[in-house]
Amino acid sequence: MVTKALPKDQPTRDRIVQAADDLFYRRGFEHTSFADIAAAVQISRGNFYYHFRSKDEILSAVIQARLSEREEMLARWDTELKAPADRIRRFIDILTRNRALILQHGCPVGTLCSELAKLSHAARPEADELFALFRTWLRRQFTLLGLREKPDALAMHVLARTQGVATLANALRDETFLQREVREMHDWLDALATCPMPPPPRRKVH
Amino acid sequence: MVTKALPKDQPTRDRIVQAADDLFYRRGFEHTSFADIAAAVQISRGNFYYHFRSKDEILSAVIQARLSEREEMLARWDTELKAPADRIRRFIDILTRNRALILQHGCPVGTLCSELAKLSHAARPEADELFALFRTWLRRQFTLLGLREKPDALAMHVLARTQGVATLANALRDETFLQREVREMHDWLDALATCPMPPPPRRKVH
DNA sequence: GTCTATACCTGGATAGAC
DNA sequence: GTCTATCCAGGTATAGAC
Repeated sequence: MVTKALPKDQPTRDRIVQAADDLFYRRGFEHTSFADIAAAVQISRGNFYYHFRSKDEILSAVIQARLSEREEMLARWDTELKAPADRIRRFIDILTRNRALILQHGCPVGTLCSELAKLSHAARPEADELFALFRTWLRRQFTLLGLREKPDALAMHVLARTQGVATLANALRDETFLQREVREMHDWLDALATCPMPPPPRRKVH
Repeated sequence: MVTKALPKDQPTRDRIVQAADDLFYRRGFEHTSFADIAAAVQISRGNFYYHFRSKDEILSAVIQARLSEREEMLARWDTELKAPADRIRRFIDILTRNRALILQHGCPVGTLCSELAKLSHAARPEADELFALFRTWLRRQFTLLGLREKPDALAMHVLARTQGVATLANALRDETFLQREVREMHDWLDALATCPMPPPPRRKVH
């Protein structure tokens, strides 16, 4: 979710993964060719196969890199922020912090998962772990908040709303909308955290 | 959003558009080749170019077809359902009605717009009209509901939530989640329609 | 209107020199 | 570790017969 530099004094393998990560995000996996990555890393196309056996192997490495990057981020938040409500707020604020990229390219997690689903790609389950990672972390925060009855539903709700905002903000390139929705999610969370009771009466199913 | 048959007694051009529509949805635009469409329509690859000058032209035709199909659907709802709240409910229920397809392939509108954004494809603005169509229609319903202050924000909110649910339900193939979120959107709408007042106090920005 | 044949290109992947 | 040269599959698009 962060724009990266490409320091030349890094192992070539890592530079390939970084460049691929960035290009897969901006142009999509399938639409990115070896020629594109090679140009970004400034190596020859043939050189790839010293580091990876196939394009799919690069994809795998990219997903793993994204996973560990997100894990570190969440761990950092856990130490920096003590109140679970603050941590959830920080999660929601990803939308604001990365709004420039999101407006241009959408959510890196959501768009990758959608693309791999259409491609029926073998790495799909790996990519879905990115969602699972956030889901588990959010669930823990809601549990800590005292909402023990349905922390998972709340986690999924937050994931879905942020996904929707990212998709729509990207399609319509509407930053105002993005900011407004972030505010509303904050309000929603405030109401939830202030009064840790199960929200308004649920209609019966049918 | 509806699975279509491929009646042989239809003009070939229309059959191409239908088959392409379906394949673009299930596999994505870029990942679908002429060979795939040709197999579905049972014509030869060369024959395409009698009906369309390029793949992009097929895409354009597919988007136009989707646009008019959705327009008709909304017009139908307008005559069938008199209460604007019922119309909005029907919109939300697209998720339930098409859940099988959505779980497998996501939202046809959202996934197409995301893909075209990554491809920097010329047809992107055309595809975005699909969102604009729903947005305008929803805005009108919210206005009719008596929520004249921010009908557009509400329309966008509904669009975003349905998008998010579709994306996440697709990634995690979670039908229970989809159904639960639909129920919560119904509850949300009920609260809104019952008390047509601007919702709870908004926090100040900063 | 539909077909076959084919041109042309791009993209992933391999071989082997340095 | 990196390069050049090359192969091959698959994709879009064209030409021209039927």
